[in-house]
Amino acid sequence: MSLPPGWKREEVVRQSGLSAGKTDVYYFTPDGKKIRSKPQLARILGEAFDLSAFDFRTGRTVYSACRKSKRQKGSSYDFARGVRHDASLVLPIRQTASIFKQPVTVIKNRSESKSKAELKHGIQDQPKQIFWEKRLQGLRACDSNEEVIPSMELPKQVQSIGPELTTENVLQSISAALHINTGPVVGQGASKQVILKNPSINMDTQQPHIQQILVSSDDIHRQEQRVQLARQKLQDLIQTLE
Amino acid sequence: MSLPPGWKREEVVRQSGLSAGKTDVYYFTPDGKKIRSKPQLARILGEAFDLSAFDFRTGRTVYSACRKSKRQKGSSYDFARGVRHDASLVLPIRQTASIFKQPVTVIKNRSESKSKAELKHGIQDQPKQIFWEKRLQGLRACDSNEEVIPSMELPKQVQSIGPELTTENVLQSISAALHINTGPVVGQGASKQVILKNPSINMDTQQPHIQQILVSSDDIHRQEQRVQLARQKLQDLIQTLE
DNA sequence: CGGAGTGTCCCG
DNA sequence: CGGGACACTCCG
Repeated sequence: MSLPPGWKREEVVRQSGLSAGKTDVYYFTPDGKKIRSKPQLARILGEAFDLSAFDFRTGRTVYSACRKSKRQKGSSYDFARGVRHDASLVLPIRQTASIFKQPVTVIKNRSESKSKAELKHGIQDQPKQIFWEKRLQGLRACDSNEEVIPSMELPKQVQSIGPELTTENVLQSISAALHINTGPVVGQGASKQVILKNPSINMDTQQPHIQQILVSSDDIHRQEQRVQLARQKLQDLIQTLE
Repeated sequence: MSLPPGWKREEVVRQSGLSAGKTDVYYFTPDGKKIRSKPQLARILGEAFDLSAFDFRTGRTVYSACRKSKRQKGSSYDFARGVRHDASLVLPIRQTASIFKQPVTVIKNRSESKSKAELKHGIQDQPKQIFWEKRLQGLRACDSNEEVIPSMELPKQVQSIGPELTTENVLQSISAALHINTGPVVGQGASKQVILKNPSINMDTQQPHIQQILVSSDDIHRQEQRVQLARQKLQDLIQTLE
């Protein structure tokens, strides 16, 4: 168990009195400020951090194991429960017992050179669950009036790879890849059968859960024409308005 | 999350009163008895079960995340802490977040027939950690006078396979295998190099962490002679005593 | 380290 | 479901 860089955790055993033997836990921020309680920690970290799963005493986060709220006064906690995690802008991460980085077994199935290359460009500090999008199934984005914002449709060529992924899941997968990847986003190289047989090994976790699409020069042409058509319409419209 | 066969878990929401909205959790034993609290559960299961990591409310066990004792009166809990787990007669099990069976990815590396056969005879309800014996390193058995009971020595032919296993580790591994296995205990079939390269795949978890030993008819002969010699000595001794 | 405040547990 | 008996948290 390690803390974010610069932070320290101290455990002090009480030496005497009625509570002898009990321990007090303190944290120290990178600039040396002493933190004595969870509320204090929350005040310092600000709203952006969700500490509901963080156990101040042990220094670890536990997902969905200890329920315990201590939400100031307004007992509206039950209402917001389960939403808070999804509300954060972080991708869902593996649900094991440590907040911090954990070693993961690398299984080599392919030629050595390939797996090394993958490792090199692909280091993420938060390992994703393989089909993390499924955790978002059933949730819809709303605008401020609580109207559900309709989702997009995908061209038929875009074929998903994975266990019953919805259109939204595929979109989530693609947009996350576009957001995170430094390299090109091209979809899965391996065949659907191979991937579904053993996703944890054969899935390329850097790529969205779609089959690679062949883009022909015809496709590019059609798209160019569409763009030109749209521009033309816009121009016409602007002229009519002036 | 599922319960052991025959057990049921029920969650009842309080409908009215000051505590409206709170829930009560009940368990039902296979014979239908209703369990209303953790102490009651402990009384029914008896000493052999270590419930210290079991969260009655959620029905899950969490290892080393929630500390919480509620140990009747004698507050000697701090003293016993950390010992309790090792003291139970259960093999160390994987330290992930559920007491009950979890799906595990099966990686097929060998011919299909072999891995199927392995699965068939090898189903354990508690998956062992691969080198679970290492958790016992540094612990020695004592007699009631707190004298350390000396360990055995192993014949040189018995070669361990694993990361720096002590003689005790090897003995633990062998005796656990003899205790648990229904079939013959023969040691690891794969070569030491192959196993150490990727233990989680190549280790036979049904077998102790030793290389397979070839027992020649010479060995058997020698052993027979040793037994006869011992019997002879015993007979002689008894005759001298009479 | 004490102790008020607050939460949970367990059983009637 | 209420409520006494804890246990833990947080701050002086």
